[in-house]
Amino acid sequence: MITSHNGPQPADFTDVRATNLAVVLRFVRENAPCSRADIAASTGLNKATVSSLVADLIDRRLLRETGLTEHRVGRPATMLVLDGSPYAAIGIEVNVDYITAVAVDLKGEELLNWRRSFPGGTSGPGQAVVAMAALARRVVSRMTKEARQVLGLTVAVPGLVDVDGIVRVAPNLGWRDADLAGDLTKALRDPGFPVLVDNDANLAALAEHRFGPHRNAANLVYVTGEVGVGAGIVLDGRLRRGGQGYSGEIGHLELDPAGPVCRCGRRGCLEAVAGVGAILAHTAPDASPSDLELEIDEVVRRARNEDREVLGLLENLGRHLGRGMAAVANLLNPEVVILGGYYVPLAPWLVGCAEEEMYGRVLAPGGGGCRLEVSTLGYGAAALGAAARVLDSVDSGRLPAQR
Amino acid sequence: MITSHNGPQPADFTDVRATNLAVVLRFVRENAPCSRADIAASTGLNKATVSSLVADLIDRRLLRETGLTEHRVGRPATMLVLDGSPYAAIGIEVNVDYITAVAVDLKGEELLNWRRSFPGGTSGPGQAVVAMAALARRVVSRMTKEARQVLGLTVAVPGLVDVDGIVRVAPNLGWRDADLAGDLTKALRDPGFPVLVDNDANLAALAEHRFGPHRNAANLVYVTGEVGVGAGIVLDGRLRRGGQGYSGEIGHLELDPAGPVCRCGRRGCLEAVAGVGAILAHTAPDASPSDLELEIDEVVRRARNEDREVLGLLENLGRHLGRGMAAVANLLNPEVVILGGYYVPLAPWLVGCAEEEMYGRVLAPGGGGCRLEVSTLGYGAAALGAAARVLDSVDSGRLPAQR
DNA sequence: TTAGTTAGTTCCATAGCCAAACAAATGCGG
DNA sequence: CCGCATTTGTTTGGCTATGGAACTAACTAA
Repeated sequence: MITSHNGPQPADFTDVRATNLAVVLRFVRENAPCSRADIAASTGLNKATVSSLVADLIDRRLLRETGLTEHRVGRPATMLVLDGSPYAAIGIEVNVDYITAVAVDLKGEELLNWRRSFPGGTSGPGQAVVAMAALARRVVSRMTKEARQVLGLTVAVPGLVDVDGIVRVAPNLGWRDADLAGDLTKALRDPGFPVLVDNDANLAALAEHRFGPHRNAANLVYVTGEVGVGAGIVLDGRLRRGGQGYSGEIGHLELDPAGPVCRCGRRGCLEAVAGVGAILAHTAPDASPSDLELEIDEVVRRARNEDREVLGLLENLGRHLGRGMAAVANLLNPEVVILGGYYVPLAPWLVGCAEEEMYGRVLAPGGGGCRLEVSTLGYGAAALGAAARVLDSVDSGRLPAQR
Repeated sequence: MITSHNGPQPADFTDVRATNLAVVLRFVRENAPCSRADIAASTGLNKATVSSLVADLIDRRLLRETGLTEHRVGRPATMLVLDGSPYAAIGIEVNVDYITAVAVDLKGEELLNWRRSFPGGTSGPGQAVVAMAALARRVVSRMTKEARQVLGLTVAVPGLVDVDGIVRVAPNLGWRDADLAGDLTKALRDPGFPVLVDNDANLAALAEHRFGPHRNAANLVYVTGEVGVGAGIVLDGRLRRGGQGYSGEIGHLELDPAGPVCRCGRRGCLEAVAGVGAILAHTAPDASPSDLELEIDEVVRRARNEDREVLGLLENLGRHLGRGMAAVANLLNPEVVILGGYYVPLAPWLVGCAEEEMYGRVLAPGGGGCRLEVSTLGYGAAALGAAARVLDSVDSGRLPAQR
């Protein structure tokens, strides 16, 4: 059945066309190279219809014909692949001390990945907007030079972003109520493509859903392991943002009213007992936020050397994390919970005990089929997801205009 | 945009038609009585299209023309209303000691509501199936006598029900791995309508989403307050069941590792500190499950008389409940969390402190717009939701065949 | 060379939407 | 009482896009 996913909106032929174009596009992405006949056979669309759809997609340069198959009985098939070359999607991740920009083509191939250090945390998003606009302009001009059309730009922000793209609170950046999308659009002066803003965990979840090894899971939760802990929730194949866009705020899930004090003032929050800060508070109490990566490296080194203290801390963290993930698994029953951020390098010492705690607490038989996995996308997951969000709108049928 | 909600399924004209029929049907339900012109103006569909759709729906006896409007400039409009009369949807709720069956028409008007006490908890679902089949047959024959076609039957079960409708675990009933839907279909011998099974909290959430005062909220969570505590989750307008159908298992959310022992063996589960059992353990430690309602009445009486002990217990329960709901609100950011079951009579003494705790813990500004409300649908919410589930499939375009 | 097989296109019928013209039924102003 | 404006709902024609069937294309195998 076809269902408009938000409310009852009437459908007409353009919707049918858009849906079917999206079906073909997705099929080719997931099964390239493939022939028109393959598409028809697998999707159930008529051969004639597929031909028409493919012609349309080739016209828009979203697909490309490659060689023929040979050495088979029957007429050789002309194979189709995604044509990455004429388009690009841009994702930008803002953080306390740096900005990352990535550009990907339709396949998700990374075209560039630029990081720029950035003295943030000063006074509202003004400087960040200037810096992002400058970086974005350079990315756009590079893409233009490569004869690519930019389909859109999305910014990943570590904080609460509402459904309209307003950054309500970004504690680490010190922002409140910032209309980042609007400001950035203005700074780019009629960029000719949509500029969106979303939460970093949401976008990382999107990246996993699109590019990760669990991309066929319709239900997954991505958990960021930074100083703060947040989650992005994909259910039934789509990001679920909640009523106002604030879903996934898992960091202050209260695990233990007698636990250590959290920066939010309460005790025993997930963030306080299972955020990476819980370890660094012991191993490097005076580290500045910008040294985080180095400090984590140090923790990994000590864990490798079987440093008792660090191993104990990690096990403790893993157990708390597992308890938090049990709450997620019980409430949402996703196929997989993916640990990201600094949990990735620490995973060898975390996942075992976290899983143990989690499975011990999940009520559903067999843990509800929920696995605990480690992200393979690395630190750039949010930026990649930001770009993926642009591709998502293409995927759902909003194709770029014909050439 | 049209989006197939699970995976990329191709669309054709029948899908457009089904979508638009559903749009008109929903519009009339929510705006009856209304004219064809109203529908066209509000939905954006063409007048001609609306006429055709309405004719189709009248043919299928889902709509009916009532009188004309008068005393207005212009041609009087023929008003349309849902034609409840020729159809019925049946919902059945199984519980430890009784079975409830309700039948509703398309409008959700209750046609009958039968409760039958039932000595459950014996040995698997065999007896229950016999009892349900007997009850269902009586309901069906009554509906047939009223010249109604039964569109479907859904059973609400307090337990884990997987996506295929298999009851995996129903602790209070003592069932495991029961193919209730299959058994009941067999017992009814080719009933001519679909028989489905789902979790009671899920179905109650559906009832709230369709009939409750917050029916326009696209994101809501329903929490059952029985001995066990479970949740049904509606996000972006649809029930979200998770990967295997086990979402909403909130009862063993661990609120306090030092709390009282839960029947699951761990400590401080939501169910143990905020289930109604947490009160009855003090006020009526020897009560049998079947006396639950009476015992709760007694608690209400004592609370009304400002019994110190009971008021203290209720406040304590409310605070714990608020902490649990904070977790839900932070993770999902619904517009509303609806308390059901025995929380309803206890609400006057619970909601205040629960809200206080919840809002103190929700990170999003303004609590993310998440309110804590009390169900108005009463104990029959699950059965009503079971019937609503049948109506949902009509709503999403699977209309009954033409007469 | 011929038969068999698979790929993709062309042609036509059909479904169902929209726009516009039209018919129907009313109130209102002169 | 009569035209006129107003609103409703139907009819007609045009358009888009799907599906089915026939057809062309290009290859392998014997």
